[in-house]
Amino acid sequence: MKKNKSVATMQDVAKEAKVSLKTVSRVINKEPNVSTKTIEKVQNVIDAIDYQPNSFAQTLARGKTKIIGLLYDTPSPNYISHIMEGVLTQCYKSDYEVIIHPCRFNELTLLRDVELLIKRTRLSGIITTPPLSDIEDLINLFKELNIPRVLISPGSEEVDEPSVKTNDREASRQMTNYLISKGHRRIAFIKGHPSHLSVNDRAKGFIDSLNQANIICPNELIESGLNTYQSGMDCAKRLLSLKDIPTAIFAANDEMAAGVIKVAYQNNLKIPEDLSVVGFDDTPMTKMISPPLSTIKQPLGLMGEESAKNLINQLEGGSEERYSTMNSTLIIRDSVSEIEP
Amino acid sequence: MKKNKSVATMQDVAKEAKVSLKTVSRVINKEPNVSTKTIEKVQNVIDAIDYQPNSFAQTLARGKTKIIGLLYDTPSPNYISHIMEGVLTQCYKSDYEVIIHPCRFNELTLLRDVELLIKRTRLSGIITTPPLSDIEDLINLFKELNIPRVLISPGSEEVDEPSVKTNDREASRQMTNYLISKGHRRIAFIKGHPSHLSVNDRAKGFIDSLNQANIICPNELIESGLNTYQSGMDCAKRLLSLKDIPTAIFAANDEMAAGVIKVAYQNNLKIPEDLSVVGFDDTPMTKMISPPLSTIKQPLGLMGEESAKNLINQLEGGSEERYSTMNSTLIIRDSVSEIEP
DNA sequence: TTGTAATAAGACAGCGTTGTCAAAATAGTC
DNA sequence: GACTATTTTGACAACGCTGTCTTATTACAA
Repeated sequence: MKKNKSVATMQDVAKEAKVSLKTVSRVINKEPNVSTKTIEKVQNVIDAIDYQPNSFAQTLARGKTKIIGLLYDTPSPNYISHIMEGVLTQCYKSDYEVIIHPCRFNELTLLRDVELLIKRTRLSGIITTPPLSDIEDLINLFKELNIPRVLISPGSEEVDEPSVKTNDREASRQMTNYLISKGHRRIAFIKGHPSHLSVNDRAKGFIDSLNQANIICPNELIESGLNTYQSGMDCAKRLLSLKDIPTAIFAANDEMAAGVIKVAYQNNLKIPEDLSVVGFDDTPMTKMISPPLSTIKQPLGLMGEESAKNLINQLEGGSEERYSTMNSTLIIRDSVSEIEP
Repeated sequence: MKKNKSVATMQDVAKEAKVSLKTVSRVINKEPNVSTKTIEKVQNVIDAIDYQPNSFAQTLARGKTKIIGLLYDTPSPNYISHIMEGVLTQCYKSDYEVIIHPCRFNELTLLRDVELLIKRTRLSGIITTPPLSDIEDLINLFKELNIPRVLISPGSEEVDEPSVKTNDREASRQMTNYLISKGHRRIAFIKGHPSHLSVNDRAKGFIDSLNQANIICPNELIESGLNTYQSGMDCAKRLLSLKDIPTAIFAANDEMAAGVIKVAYQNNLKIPEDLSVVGFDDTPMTKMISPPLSTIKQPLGLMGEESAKNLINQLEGGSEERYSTMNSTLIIRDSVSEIEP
């Protein structure tokens, strides 16, 4: 029985265009040394029969894949879906596939799991999101396997790895400056989860600003949360039971800021009149809570695109800069009031 | 120059185990008719050299892929990331890859775009999320290409396609019953985006309940939104400027419910004392707004798993049921008050 | 034992591309 | 027009696996 083909193959194109397989291959891959006449002839046939190269055969023959892995570990849906969107957009343009892989930060099997993923799917490059970007063992695994990678928002200030960062420290500083400009002097900060290093950079900007303004921040005003709504509430309870409560609270993410607002209301404080609150991330809910929360927005989609661009550039032997920093911006809404200091 | 192999191949295993290529293949694919002794021998070698089959070679030889496409169109980050999580989990177990593909509902190129995706990547099956699950042309394309598929939450009640639905109508009915049981009689409903058919099923459950309780719902109490916060506000403004305002508002999603709450506060109404509000979806923000919103939760992760299970079952020639309905559940928080009717 | 059926293992030809190297066609030079 | 140099094209063997068909081995009965 003759084969019952459903999709066109290179054979079909070659036969139809009366050229060799290799020539079709050349046209498809835009290799040099093909006469324009031939290119046109072949391209016409390709268009006519709607031929699409079989990427599996290509991969097998080439000996390397065009697949990028995006590793993440339970970040907020908002975060991952925007990063993903950016990565997909860029990869689509450059004709790469993306494999999204959820990891479990704490699992002992993380390393083995990732190693298997890489071997099994023959990933040609990897993008990591926090907190994975800070796991040294993981980075070392990549090094051992010699696999190109881009880390999104690694925490450590001087990683020697290709990475895409945001100027969160600076943005934090600006936000704090803003609070100070509104007359606030007694400002509390709620730090994020200790293993989310990048979130902790945000505290540094806060300190920077206070130092610059010669404001001393007593230890009691620095709380440490876990990035969750509940932990924000817990921290707020402690802060609001101080004998001298702060006039403003800066939480390292929006969830915790929402927790602060909740507790403030429970304590019959009005926001922003009695207490100013700001967050970080510009999650969608910040617009919907009352009052709308002033916060800081990372360009998540662009960060995803940039990571993919960076990685593909590495893979294709380009020589562009391997480190990039993108700008987070202040989003001012209604959760801060002006007070006389 | 001899080849500079980095990963083990089936050759290596065969040579080491002193068996033929085919036998190794049999062991890997758990084919019958291999003696336990041989299996063990081969498996030991596989483990020893950490051999992983090359999926591209497999795919090429088999003539079909083990890849599932997940199509979506800008749903909420929360929705897509949970569905995705479920799909990934299931596919990982069954050794399938997933390609996530964002679509643009309105683009003229949607059909061509999807067709190219399918041809290019040789997808063996597809999962769609709303509102894509309702695009007839798209479904027809799948039929033409004869590609197995599962639709998540298609709107039409009797689709003849494999699908995973939720009993949203019933859940809506229960929620409305709940409002009635709390003494509410003048209840408004805000419908969702007209092209999101499944969201509109939610209105039906509302009507069911009212009918059952012999409550007549005047047209003025049925508003039509666009699933967004802003549209929720717009609808609420109209509802709250009626001469006889409702005592409760049921919005077809949480964003719109949040908009209602916002406007209620602007109108100096207390929630739930002066106005009860409920939503749908149990997005994370429902816990963080004030008051915490009563809502309905779909088992998104499970829906994702179920879709993948369903699709893989089709692909592997299983004979399980191709339609499944999963239970959405009421989440009661603090946004509804008891009133005397 | 011998013969037969069932079971286990192997040989080999694809799958649809690309890389290598050789051959053919064209252009350029004197 | 003869001879190179250059550009363009093609033949053919991989790539690493699976499907088909054959052969070898074992089990079982007479």
